[in-house]
Amino acid sequence: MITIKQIRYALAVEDELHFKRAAERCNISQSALSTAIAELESQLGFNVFERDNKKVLITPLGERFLSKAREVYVAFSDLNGLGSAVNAPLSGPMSIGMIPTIAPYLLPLMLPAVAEQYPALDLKIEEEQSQVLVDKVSRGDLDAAILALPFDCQGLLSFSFWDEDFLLAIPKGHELESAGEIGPEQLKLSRLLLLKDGHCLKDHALAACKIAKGQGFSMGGTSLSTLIQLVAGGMGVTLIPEMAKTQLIDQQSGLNILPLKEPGPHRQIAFIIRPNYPALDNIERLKELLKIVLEGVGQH
Amino acid sequence: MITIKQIRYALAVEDELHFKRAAERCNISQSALSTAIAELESQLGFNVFERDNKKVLITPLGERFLSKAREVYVAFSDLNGLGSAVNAPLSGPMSIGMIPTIAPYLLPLMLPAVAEQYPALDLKIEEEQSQVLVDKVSRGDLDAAILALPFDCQGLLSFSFWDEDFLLAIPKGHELESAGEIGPEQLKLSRLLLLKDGHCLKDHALAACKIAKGQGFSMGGTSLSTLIQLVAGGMGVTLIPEMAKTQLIDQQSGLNILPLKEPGPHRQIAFIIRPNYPALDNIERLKELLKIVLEGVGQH
DNA sequence: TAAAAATACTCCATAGGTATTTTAT
DNA sequence: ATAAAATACCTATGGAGTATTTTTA
Repeated sequence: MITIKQIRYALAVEDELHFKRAAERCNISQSALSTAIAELESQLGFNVFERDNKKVLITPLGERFLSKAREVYVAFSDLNGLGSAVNAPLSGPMSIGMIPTIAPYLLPLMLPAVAEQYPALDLKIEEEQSQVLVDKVSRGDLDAAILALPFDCQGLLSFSFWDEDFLLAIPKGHELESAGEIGPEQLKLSRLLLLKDGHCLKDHALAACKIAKGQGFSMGGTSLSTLIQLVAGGMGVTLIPEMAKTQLIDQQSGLNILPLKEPGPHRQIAFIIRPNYPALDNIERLKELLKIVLEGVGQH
Repeated sequence: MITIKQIRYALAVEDELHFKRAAERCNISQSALSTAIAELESQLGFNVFERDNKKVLITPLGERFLSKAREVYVAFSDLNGLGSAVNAPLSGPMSIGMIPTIAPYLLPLMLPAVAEQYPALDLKIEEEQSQVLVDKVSRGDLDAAILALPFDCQGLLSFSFWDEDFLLAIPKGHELESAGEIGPEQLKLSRLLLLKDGHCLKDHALAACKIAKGQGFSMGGTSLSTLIQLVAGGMGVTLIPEMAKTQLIDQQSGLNILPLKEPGPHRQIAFIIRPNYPALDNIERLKELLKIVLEGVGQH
């Protein structure tokens, strides 16, 4: 019979591909880890790792074992969380991921409100692109994440809690200033600047403008802040989410922010969590809190 | 940190609702079980069971915990099976469920072939209705089951490996004998005898005859053997699966078995397993074996 | 020869057993 | 009074540490 401990150790070795570092991460000695892995392998009847003094590789069977094992381990850990979740709601450590086109605009609204209402909650925020967030939540590296739908969340649950428009950012004096209602047609004819591949905002903007992927509109901006500087410098126009409006205007005065023709482009802001995440209640409350702070500033 | 052992013990208590019996099932003393459960509850911070000297109840929170815990435990056990599965394919214990309208007809074909080809395989067969089989496979009480589709298998995987027609069984001298091609219309006008509720054969037959559920055609037979006696006794007609034909004719000579108008009613015979079941390979081989023995007798 | 994993050995934490007590019907 | 769970106490297994050896690039 293998044990959860052995699984935890094996997963650490998989992550580190190095026994000493894996042992440190597990807070045990290298020797204890070695024997534990050896014992695991003898119980399984096959080698999970192929190792010599220089490298650690994962065997094909090991791969199969580890992927199942990780699922089991994450589900087991969530089960463990159930106790603390019901006993001390909205307290203790909680790690939340956010995409780069949400984090800088949502955090200044969210963090003070959380600090005030849930002082016992020890939030850890990570900024990553949507796909990374989905993986990290699945792996149990994050408790939850906030991203923009539509996005393929695989087996995860998503709860969308906010719907926001995209606005058009153009340099002052740009011809579109006096164009009246601006729709996809006008955007197609403008030089539309977008974030690099991997940022969902790019995909959402393209979809909104009814432009097929891969038409080469991307200018490789890696943040909205940068993008807005390019716009102000007259290199083109871009779409920004509503929540970014005030911050970006403050940052750069050479801009005009215009609404788009209804029904304009939208995105849904949503939480994603594992189906077994124990502290669902925490997510519910955070959702409510976020709705309130967003309503407080938005024009909804 | 709770442990898998604690989970195993808690699940035993849930099943038995009795500490002494649960302890026996786990091969430990009552005292060891009591302390383990107490420790588990203290780690969770809430009581899973409410107990006095006469009864053991499950608390609402306990219910929540146990249902997640069972999922984790089953997945964990399957992970354990991975070792033996890859090292010794088609050997060791394996429990398979079958529905009552398959078991008596498939077993005489299957068991000799399995005994010959896979002598190391220690098969344990259980006969239950489809829904029970789905539950037992999900709970890990069974490795796999063989039933007839369509049926809602919830989260389980199904692999259908055989497609068979239903045949019409009528008493000798019945008016349908000379009716030529027999379709749903004729069946609707006959006195159609069916198995009790819960037998999927009933649902499949009704669907095949395009008769809505709950139209009261059921006569409450609990086995095809019984049903066939009723038919022979002139109480009506019934549909039987092809694989039952020879056995039922041998058993009762006062019958006529007729084909139905094409495209007549069908059912798919399928294996169901948990998504994480480790010995998928075993299932594949059994599927192949079953296809061969069924082809050997059928008119396919 | 040097970096990393495996081994030898010792120790202690804890899971489990036996015997007994408590509890509630 | 009795059946069942909780508790007290003891034992032994095995997980983990330190120190050392083996391995091979």
